[in-house]
Amino acid sequence: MAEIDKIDRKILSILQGDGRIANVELAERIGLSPTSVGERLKRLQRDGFVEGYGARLNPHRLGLGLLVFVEVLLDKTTPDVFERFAKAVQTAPEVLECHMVAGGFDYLVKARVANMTAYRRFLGETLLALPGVRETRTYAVMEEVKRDAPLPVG
Amino acid sequence: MAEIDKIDRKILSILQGDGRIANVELAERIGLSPTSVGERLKRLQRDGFVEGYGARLNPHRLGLGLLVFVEVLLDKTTPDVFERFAKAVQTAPEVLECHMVAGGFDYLVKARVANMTAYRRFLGETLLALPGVRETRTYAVMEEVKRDAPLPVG
DNA sequence: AACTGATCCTTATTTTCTAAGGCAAATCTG
DNA sequence: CAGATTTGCCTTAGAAAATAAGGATCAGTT
Repeated sequence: MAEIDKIDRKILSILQGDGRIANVELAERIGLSPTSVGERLKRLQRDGFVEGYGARLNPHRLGLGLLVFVEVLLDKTTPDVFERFAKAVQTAPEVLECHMVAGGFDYLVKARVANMTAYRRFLGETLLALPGVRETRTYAVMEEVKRDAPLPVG
Repeated sequence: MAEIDKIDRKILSILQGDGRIANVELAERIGLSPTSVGERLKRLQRDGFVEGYGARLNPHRLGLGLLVFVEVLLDKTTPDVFERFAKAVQTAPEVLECHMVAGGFDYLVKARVANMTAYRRFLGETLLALPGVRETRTYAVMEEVKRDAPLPVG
């Protein structure tokens, strides 16, 4: 059920780079018939290797020019801080990722906003408004050296 | 050329969530004919709003169970450190993202590896092997609270 | 008032997907 | 070890979707 061979990996790799490739062309590149590739892909989806497909949008083109990372420290004396913080983060559209980390702080938040003005608003009205947030450290991204690389499949 | 109306945003939003939706169904959801939606989409791609499509793979299913963030400080006395670091990062498959940030350190690296053993190897053989790397701070992710949320388009 | 460009439509052709059925090799089982 | 089952692949045919062509309408412009 969780077996995955070299052909499967190749399918995943190609699909990760071009999620809209026609099954016919994918089959050509793999060296199998379209039907076989289709069956493999169906299995890969059923078994949870492929979670979905999405268009990759250009954030700058959409007016989201500023990428920031925020380290968040919570006040552990407040009850339910973690649950409440996690829930609030889900509903904030600016937050693209949020991870609980081991180390000097509690959460690492990745967010995209239009500019510094928008960020100040987001920080004040969303992040700092949450109860239990003790401290935040903001790191504004000056240059995106590597962005959303594909997972190493092969 | 860079105009984008409400319909365009809806197209982008739907496509971001389901990049493989049939144009026919997309058109139904939008309320236009398939041809019109196709033309809009073509324009959105030509103008750089859509950069591509990709399958969303499950990293855990692929044996990449550990997500880490690494803060990297460079030794600015070494020449070309920034260029060399940036280039090395591109070729490392473990590195999913790398950003130059303003603040207490120089680069923030997001990487996925199988486990702590693999991470130690990556840290020693890839990151610390680079000339000019003065200090690194590793933050292992314990829980992924929010993962790869769609960009706020609407 | 005529032109231009943008946006949308319908229609017809080509391409792709999908489901059905079959073959052969590998694997399981008594 | 022989028979049965499963697995993975194939071809084929009908259904669905993408694409290209041609035309109508409307807003802004000369």
